[in-house]
Amino acid sequence: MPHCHTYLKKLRDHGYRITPQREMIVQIIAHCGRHMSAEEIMEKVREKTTSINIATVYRTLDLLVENGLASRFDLGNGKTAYATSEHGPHIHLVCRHCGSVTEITENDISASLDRIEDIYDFDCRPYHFSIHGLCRDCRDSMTD
Amino acid sequence: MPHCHTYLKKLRDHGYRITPQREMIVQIIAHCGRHMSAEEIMEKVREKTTSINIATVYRTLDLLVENGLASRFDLGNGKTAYATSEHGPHIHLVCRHCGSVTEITENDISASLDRIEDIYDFDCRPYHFSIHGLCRDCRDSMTD
DNA sequence: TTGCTTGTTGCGAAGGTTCGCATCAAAGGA
DNA sequence: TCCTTTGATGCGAACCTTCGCAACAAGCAA
Repeated sequence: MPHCHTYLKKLRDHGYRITPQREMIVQIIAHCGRHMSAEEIMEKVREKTTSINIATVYRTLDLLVENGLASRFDLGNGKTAYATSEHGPHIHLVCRHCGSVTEITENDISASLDRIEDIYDFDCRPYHFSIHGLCRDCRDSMTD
Repeated sequence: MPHCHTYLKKLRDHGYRITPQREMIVQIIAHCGRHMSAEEIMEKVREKTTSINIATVYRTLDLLVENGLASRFDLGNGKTAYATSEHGPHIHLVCRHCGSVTEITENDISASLDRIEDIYDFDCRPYHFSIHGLCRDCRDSMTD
């Protein structure tokens, strides 16, 4: 469920100004159920107005990430994607050899995150991160 | 302790050719006890020869990462750094608000990594990854 | 040692992201 | 409503990284 207003309210509460550009960007990434690149987001905004610039898109996305309203994904090969936090917390296992991505569930790592929150007083949630390593196929195919 | 020969041997064993450029790059990142940017590595190589190009540095670093001989770190603000695997496995807690970085130890997450290796047959080690979240100071200073 | 095959390099261009700065406009107060 | 303050935008330049391609050279076999 998209909550544009919640997002915008949070931004305002944090002292940021609500501009038409920010409204449109938030609307788009909140309604789109998947992750999107900055370029894609700009094109969507362009369908509504010409008054948008790629630098503004990046700046707004940074803002959302900084405030925990969106997450940034490094898709490898130099691409980055963004999604609202509603996309749900998860972890990607990325094979450093073939680039394959496996999504794992919260349960698999929940205990460790609890531990990190306790010991370091660091708020990990909601989280999105990648663990790089070797998938079974690549490990098997390497003589090492 | 640097093991240039071990690294080069591994590359050769994997079917890659050993060129002067690759030798020098491996030597530099193996002997330097910290992480370095591609630009820094190129400057170091330049002290020995002019026959080096930034694209080659990037390609060699990709190769090392792909084969588990080095790790890539996203330092935020668009910078990337590299270090050999000897730099040791670790995890960074990166505050998405102030950018502060806390390094945590293997113990804190070891159990979860074991679990991931068991269930998904995915080789996480040696590992370097970042968990983004909110440090205590930033959490306290946010009204939310 | 010589020649061949094919992976590697350097170069320039292109792609993606960030930055600096002048202009603009959101938000709040008078 | 109008004015003021100051954060946000658009633009162009700069920066970092990747890509395509022609020339080069590592490694192997003879």
